[in-house]
Amino acid sequence: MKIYEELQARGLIAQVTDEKEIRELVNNGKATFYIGFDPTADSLHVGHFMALCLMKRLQMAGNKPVVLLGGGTGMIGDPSGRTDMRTMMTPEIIQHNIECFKKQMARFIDFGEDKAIMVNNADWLLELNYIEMLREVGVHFSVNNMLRAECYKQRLEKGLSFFELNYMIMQSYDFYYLFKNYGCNMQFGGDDQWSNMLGGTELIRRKLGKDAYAMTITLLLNSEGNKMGKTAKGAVWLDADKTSPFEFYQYWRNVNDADVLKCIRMLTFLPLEQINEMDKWEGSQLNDAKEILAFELTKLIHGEEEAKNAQNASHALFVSGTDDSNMPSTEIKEELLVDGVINVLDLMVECGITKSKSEARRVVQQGGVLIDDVKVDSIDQNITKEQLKTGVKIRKGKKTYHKAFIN
RNA sequence: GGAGGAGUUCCCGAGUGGCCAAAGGGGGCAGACUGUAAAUCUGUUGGCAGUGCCUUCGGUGGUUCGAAUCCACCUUCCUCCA
Repeated sequence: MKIYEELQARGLIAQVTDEKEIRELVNNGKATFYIGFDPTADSLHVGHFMALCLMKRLQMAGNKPVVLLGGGTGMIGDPSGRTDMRTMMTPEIIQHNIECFKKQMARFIDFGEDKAIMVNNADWLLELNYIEMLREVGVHFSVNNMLRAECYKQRLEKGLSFFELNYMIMQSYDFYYLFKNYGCNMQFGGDDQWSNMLGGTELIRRKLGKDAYAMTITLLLNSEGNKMGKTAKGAVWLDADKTSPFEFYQYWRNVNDADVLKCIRMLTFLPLEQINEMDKWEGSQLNDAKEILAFELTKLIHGEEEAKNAQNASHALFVSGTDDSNMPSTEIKEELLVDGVINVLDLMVECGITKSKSEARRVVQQGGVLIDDVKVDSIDQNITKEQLKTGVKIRKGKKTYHKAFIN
């Protein structure tokens, strides 16, 4: 099975401009393709990860990836599929985010000798001359067409500024620029990028009379139709400081039954034969599939050792309930103790398990807090210094564990 | 530039002088049931204390014994006209 067929089998391909040509180029390692990453935060997240995986797969098949960092487009912000305008970022933040992206990407993509290129569109976008740009590029865009794009639909109801409308033109210009200067003949991206990408192929055709191709990656949606990789607290980050390997592991460990196999197929590098076997699993057996998913992904992002740690911690907590070596922990300062003790509620707030004492009180009253596996039945309960010296295991609900200790 | 409408708690959204820490829904959290899943049911969802206080309805002032609610100015957004 060749790479294009494999991508298809994994369900990664959403839309393509010319299937025959793309298959031909990709399968024979003749593609130089780019994917753009706008520096919207100081860490990559799961959505980026999919794109990076795709890059890696294609790179392994002999194609040449171009990573495009959006130092210029980030100054605008892509309005596609959004209900509100993004907050404008200062150039300093953009630069900082780019640096963070670079570090994380180097883990996945081999940038060695002519194997991959990294560019920043700030290098050409920032020095564009407005009038020249309008005359050279602007003439080729029909506002009527742009507004018809599906991705602007929501924005046409709530308002879309001229500023943001230009994003599509910038992205199209990027493709044109890379085509001309780097021989980049293909662009990949999330499915929400489809219109922007078509803008690029169209521009290349009009200006140079040549064909370039675009392909989008299926958005990773759960069975309810929501984007995956988001929690109530925000995105699931790849940066260990923003989402710890344990949290990352747990996120995937807890995906819906209906979504496990899809995730394994789309996100992991496990061979398809093995995945097809797992497809037959049902009921509680899916729990094993979830473990595999969680382990494989944690391994890809944080390395094998961290993945093992996360898995051990998870087993310890949910299966045997003994080992607490990888539990998040907080050191309690001795000044916080009054008469050698600290109140449970204060302790929980101190550890960040709850946001306020009121919240802590509620959870305790609802019977959701255990200290060293013993249910706390009074909000007046105190923890002694002696207990803290050996370390206290606090459990809130089923999934939040925390260790508090004193030195 | 002109005319109208809107801004409420994490989100959506009710509330047009006291009964408002503010309906309802979503989401979150906890409990039951389970497989660390889903669905379902129950409780809870500003803060600090414990039956009272403090802060909150875009912002700043004002009217009033009392303001999310009335008035003035400012601000942001939306719709229509140019």
